[in-house]
Amino acid sequence: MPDAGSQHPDAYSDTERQIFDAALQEFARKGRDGARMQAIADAADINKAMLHYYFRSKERLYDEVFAFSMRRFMAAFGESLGAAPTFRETLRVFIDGYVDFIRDNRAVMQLMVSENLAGGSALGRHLRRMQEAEHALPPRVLVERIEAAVDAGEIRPVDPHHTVLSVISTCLFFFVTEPTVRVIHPAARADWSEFVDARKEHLFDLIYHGLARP
Amino acid sequence: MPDAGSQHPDAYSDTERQIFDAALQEFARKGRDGARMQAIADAADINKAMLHYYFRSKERLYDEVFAFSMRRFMAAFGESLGAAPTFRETLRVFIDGYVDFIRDNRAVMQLMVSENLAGGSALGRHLRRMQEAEHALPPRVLVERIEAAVDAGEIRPVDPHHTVLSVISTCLFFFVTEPTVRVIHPAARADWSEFVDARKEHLFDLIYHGLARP
DNA sequence: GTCTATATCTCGATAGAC
DNA sequence: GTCTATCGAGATATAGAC
Repeated sequence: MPDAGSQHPDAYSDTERQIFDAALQEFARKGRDGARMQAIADAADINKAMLHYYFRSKERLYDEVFAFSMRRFMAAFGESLGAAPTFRETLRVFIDGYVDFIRDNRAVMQLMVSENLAGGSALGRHLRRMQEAEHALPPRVLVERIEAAVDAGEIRPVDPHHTVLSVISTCLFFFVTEPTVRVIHPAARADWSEFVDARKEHLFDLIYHGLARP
Repeated sequence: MPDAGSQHPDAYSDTERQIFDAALQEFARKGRDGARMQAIADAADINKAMLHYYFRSKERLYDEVFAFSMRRFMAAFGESLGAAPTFRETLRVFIDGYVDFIRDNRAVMQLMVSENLAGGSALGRHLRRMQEAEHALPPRVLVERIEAAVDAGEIRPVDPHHTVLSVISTCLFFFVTEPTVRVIHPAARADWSEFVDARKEHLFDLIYHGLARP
């Protein structure tokens, strides 16, 4: 049984879930300090007093939202990795799954980015705790798949750590800068969801050819 | 001669420059609303009254910092594109120049990202104004180089817009998430600047192979 | 659990002496 | 131009009736 300080929102009441969702959006957009409790209360359709009744303080609310979002974000990484026979298939499945997760949970990723902009002190604490508990972070699994593919001669000899970082970059960055992409890219403005699907195809094509043996 | 509302910080006094630099760092880290005038004053080594003496209000200060940063950010894109004879060289020079610019101006990029997280209303306004004034944004130039390389048969037939977005993603994202990268990636923690150089090599290798004809 | 009213504090901004 | 002191708005947080 998890301790009280790190419960999954599944254990929340309806009201708590409403607050949590509203807080996630607000913190993701405005950051830890820029977020306003009034804005969260409005979005959750309750008043400010109720916020404090359920979550005591802004700091506790942020900690709760951040800790859960971080676990979700890391878990999604592992969940996007299926058990495909070839590396080609592994890459395909990972890009599809990971991009889909971000499309459905954009605020979670925004919150991670926001923490990085602010210096990542809370982030570093959580990451190190996860490293100690599990001896490695989820990206490690993709690193190992790449190493295996290199050893098997399926792809060129590339640095697996740099490669994983590049895959993550291309899967996430266009969500981070969605407002800019919408202005610059006509197709994105016309139909975002269709654009995301097209992007999955492009990313797989670009990265697979980037790794494949000539 | 530029109008008074959009001057380059080169026209600033020493004090104004100190304030500008401090404000850029603070806005980049905490965002428009999360930033604190007191923190900016402290970093600029002056008191709050002087801030308002020079920049009237937080809003005006932000507008000044944002408008200048955006122009710089866009200009860097064009400046990173040399006049190399082959696409291979073009890509090499661009990645080097663009990554170097971000390494030296991380806060500028952070501010752009921060605006995107917040919804990008100021960003959209500026982008559209630039589009109207020059009929196209700087990324357009790289798009054209890719189109030309495709037509010349130098690279595979790829979507140039998606490709440019992927190049930008890989060049910027690891700076955005620098605190995370430093925790996860041992080489980055040991020597960041060396890591950045290694990353330039990796990116060129990955993307060039991703585009090259088999 | 929910709401109104209010306490307390922080922040942006200004007044006014120098 | 620079600084101290302070105002007033707006933010977090709480008290207390229901």
